[in-house]
Amino acid sequence: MTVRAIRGDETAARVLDIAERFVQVRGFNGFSYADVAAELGVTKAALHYHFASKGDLGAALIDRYCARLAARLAALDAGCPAAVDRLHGYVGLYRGMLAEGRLCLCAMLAAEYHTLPGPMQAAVLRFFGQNEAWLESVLAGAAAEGSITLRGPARDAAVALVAGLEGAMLVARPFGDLARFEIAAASLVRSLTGDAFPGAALAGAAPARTQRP
Amino acid sequence: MTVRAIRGDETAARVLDIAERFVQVRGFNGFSYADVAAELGVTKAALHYHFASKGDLGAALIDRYCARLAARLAALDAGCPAAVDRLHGYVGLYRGMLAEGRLCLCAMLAAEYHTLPGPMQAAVLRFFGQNEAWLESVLAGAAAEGSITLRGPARDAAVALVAGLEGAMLVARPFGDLARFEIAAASLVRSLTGDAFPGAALAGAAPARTQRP
DNA sequence: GTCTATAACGAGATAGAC
DNA sequence: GTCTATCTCGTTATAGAC
Repeated sequence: MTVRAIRGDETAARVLDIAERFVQVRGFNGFSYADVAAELGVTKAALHYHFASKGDLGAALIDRYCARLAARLAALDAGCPAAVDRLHGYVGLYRGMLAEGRLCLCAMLAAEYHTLPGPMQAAVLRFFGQNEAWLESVLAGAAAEGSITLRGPARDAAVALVAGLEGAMLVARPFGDLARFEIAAASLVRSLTGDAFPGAALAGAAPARTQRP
Repeated sequence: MTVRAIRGDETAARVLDIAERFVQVRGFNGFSYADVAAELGVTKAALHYHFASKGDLGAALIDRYCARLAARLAALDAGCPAAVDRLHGYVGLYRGMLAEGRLCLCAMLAAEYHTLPGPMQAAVLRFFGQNEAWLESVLAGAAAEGSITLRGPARDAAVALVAGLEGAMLVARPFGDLARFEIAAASLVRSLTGDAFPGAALAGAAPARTQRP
């Protein structure tokens, strides 16, 4: 459980890249050091140099994942003047992962939560808190600008949206069907914006919004 | 991979009970025959008699889970005259599992999907189809009786609801906080019924509906 | 920083006695 | 139907050479 990692090391970063994909696709209990070593072309022992235990590797995985999320949320803050566009950009983050056949790292770890070492469990909870805190302020901002309608506390809407998006990925992925995600995500966003269903003949045309992963 | 199980066997049923809880709490890759054998007080070899391989055990687990679901949905059909009450009853099925610290069996297996043997994968997909088909007709019925408003196809609303509820359980469980589930579930149902947020001072008082696990 | 070698253990699964 | 005994393999992890 020694922490020898996280430093200006390029090999460690490649280990994290590979392990991250394994966790998002197969789960933390669904891959081994041998899998990572084979793909990286090194031995298992070499991996143990960078991450003494699998728990250390997992914790580093979550830390990096949270840091990357923070950067992406900051990019949305900087690039989207309207709060509602930040909201759509946020949905796009999830869509992009699913398009690669990946679950959200922490959604996977949430499923396996009770088998994880303590430090990983704590980090998973922090991840969701980080998401909800950011979303809460975005939703409050969107409500203030009049682009969405909140029927309760912004925090509650944030909690519901995170849960809904994670669930949409979870269920859509086995079907290999991105459209399933879109249906659920559109429904979630629509419950805030009140937009008509895309293509439905119920209300006026909704403004087409661009959104990329 | 021989199928020697599923018969009027009481031991097999106890094996399934124990294994089911392990899967819902720790995941299919998070427990072993040894775990089940220890809790049942038998040897691993005895388990292999009832379920030749772990994949056989897993497939039997899903089959029984789907059968039990069908019975519960039928009970809702029989016990709830109003479609909207069947909807609330359905939400209660999820709440009850989470209250026991369990994830939906097939939500867990959806996360681990890419590590599962083929027969289990197919069974997982059937489970979600079964849920969505039942919900679709309930939602269509509720729309017809005027207790909910659909902004698109009933099938889409069903897909979104299943995904949302599974996600609500997934995220709420690590926090050990049933209230997190309630927040997300209430938001999902509210997006159909249009009810005001409970206790919010935004619209007229919403009718208090009783809902039990 | 990466290697070989191996320890120490647990996994899923099988054979054959009772 | 359940047992003992065993097999084989994969797992995490460590020791020590290079």
